[in-house]
Amino acid sequence: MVRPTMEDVAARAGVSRALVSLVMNNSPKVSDARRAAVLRAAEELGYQPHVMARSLASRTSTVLGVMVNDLRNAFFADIVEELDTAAQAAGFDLILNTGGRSPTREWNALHNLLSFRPAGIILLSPVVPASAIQVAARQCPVVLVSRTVRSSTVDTVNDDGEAGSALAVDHLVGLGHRRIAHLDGGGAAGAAQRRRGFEAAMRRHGLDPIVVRSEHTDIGGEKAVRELLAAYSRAELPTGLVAGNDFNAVGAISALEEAGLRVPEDVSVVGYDNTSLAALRHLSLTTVDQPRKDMARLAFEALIERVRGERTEPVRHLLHPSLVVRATTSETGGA
Amino acid sequence: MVRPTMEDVAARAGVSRALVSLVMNNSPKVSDARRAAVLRAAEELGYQPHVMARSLASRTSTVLGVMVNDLRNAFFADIVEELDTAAQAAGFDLILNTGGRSPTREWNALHNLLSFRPAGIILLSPVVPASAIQVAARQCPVVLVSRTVRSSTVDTVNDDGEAGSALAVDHLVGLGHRRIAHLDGGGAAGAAQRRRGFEAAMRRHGLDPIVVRSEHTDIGGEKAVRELLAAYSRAELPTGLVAGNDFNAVGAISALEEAGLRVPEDVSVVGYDNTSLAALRHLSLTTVDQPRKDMARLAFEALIERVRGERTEPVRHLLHPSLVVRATTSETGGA
DNA sequence: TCTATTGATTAGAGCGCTCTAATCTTGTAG
DNA sequence: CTACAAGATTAGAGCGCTCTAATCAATAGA
Repeated sequence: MVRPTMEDVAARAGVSRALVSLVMNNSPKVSDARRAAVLRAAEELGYQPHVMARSLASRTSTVLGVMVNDLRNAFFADIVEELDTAAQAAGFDLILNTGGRSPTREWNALHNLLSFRPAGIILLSPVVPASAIQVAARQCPVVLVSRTVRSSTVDTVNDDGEAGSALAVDHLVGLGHRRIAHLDGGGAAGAAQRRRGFEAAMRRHGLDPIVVRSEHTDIGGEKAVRELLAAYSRAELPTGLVAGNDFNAVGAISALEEAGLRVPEDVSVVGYDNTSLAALRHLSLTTVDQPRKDMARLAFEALIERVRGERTEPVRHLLHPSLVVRATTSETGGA
Repeated sequence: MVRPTMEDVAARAGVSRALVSLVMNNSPKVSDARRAAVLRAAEELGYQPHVMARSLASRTSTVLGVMVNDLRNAFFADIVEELDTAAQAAGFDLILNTGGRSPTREWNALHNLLSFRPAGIILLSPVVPASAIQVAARQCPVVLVSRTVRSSTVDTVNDDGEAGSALAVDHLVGLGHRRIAHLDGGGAAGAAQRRRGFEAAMRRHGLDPIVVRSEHTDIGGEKAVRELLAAYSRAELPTGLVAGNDFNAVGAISALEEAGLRVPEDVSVVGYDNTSLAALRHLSLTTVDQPRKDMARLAFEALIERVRGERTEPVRHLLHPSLVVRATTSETGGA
């Protein structure tokens, strides 16, 4: 388990350590003969530069810290995959962490990332207080995804939740729906914007926004629908539902079907996030798509710009979501 | 962005760098007075040890490399989350990678991990050839999850796919089913064992195993069922389906319902993996559960044992899956 | 022939830390 | 008052690399 060092390669190639270093970094000022000799020696010994030693000596880092709110959430998993692709292409390595959705654990996780003196950090929907983010931002560039913060040293990438909800409302209104309810995501990331967008869009159409408190889970969706069923007569029941996210929508659909209501014939349902779940033919859920790939790419680019010192002004990316129409929405009174 | 070093702390506390080092490592041989002084100085400066420098100097590493086949797959996301929890508790940091399911890219990714001189590496369902794994294993302990390899220096953690399929078959047979088909996962990880287990279990019951070639996707499940519908008369159609995984099962259910068949009244369906999908009330899929948490924990433990040099013999964990009975299976001829 | 000049190579200090061995303090026994 | 543990502290080398400045070789110009 003992690996060769640069010194070993130098000895075998009959050159100095410095020359090996130059070769390893593709310096142009090395003669072809020496370069070949060094490369061969390295090959024979199975030598590979030690990233940490390199980082220490060069006072630069190729490490990017990533803290994920919850990897189990496919949304974040997608983003991380995308980040990894971008990082590999640019020669960076990801070190990954989760904070278990607890501020305290996230704070520790953030500290761990920081202790690597990473080139930069990306936080995916963090729950730590803004002050903690500030602390991190003083040590290296920080980019936030699905979370905003007022700080001139931190870049943010978010989808426009208000616009997303508006998309859903417009779609339903366009199909003739007038009584539309929103299943609010409570304290979940982005839930507040989605609700605001819903209410604003409804008013814009001269309609009365109905909001039911829920959660971003399928169980939450079921409960919310049961409440609606209890609160409204069949004739007055909302014919359109804008769920907080896809899971929530699935729960809502279950409860509706359980109550003998058909989707979309009796009630249309729109989800949010366009998770792989929504795409399943079995569900075929109409939903709002957050451009995850773009979000990841923009977050990465913003970070790299800061890392390279190409920019000091903060950027606030607000991406436009789009509606993916599938089979859970139709005109009022049936398809 | 310039962070204080141990030297700065030492100067401020009026002690030597070595003493600061001792304090940072909780050495018992430091007087309380000095310890307090150092801690205060560190606090005031916002000092945090530099992990890479520490790693280099101590010739030990707290880095664990993790290469994931596909983070988008909830199964791996769950495992990574679990690994992260275990790692944090044990004072290790995860550096994460993906190979995009391409042997070449995986090989590069593996190299990147190796260049950190990690304490150990965990590969989740890698597609690189065994020889590449051998190369890695010569440099640090390696644990494989959802992949086997014949090597005395590599530990493996797998679920017993044969037993899992047998569980599904036994369940269906117990419900009175005689005509049971398996939707084979093709080249996907673990698919071969699942098929073998299915065939063996069927023969054990004196039944004829029907195997349809499919994929671990919902589209694959739909196609496979359509083939079955085309190949068998309604009266001879299998009444039980053992799908390759949950997605596959969902696709199968869609196709069945599309054809006017009810699940489970007409056909019972069993999935595999117990993803969050299966648990959705809307689907309520009977499925085989791989003990992901245990798998992650065992993989981590195996790795740490090797890292600590507590064991040199290889371990081959083969975990027992369990059946989660939900609503997609019932007695033949309807519930 | 001697000196620039350019390009190739190397010596050596230093990145931030750990760790061994040496040194400095005390307290205690003789 | 000396001797000596035992505990507390520090000097200094070194981890594997980078990078600046110095050295060396070879060619060109005067």
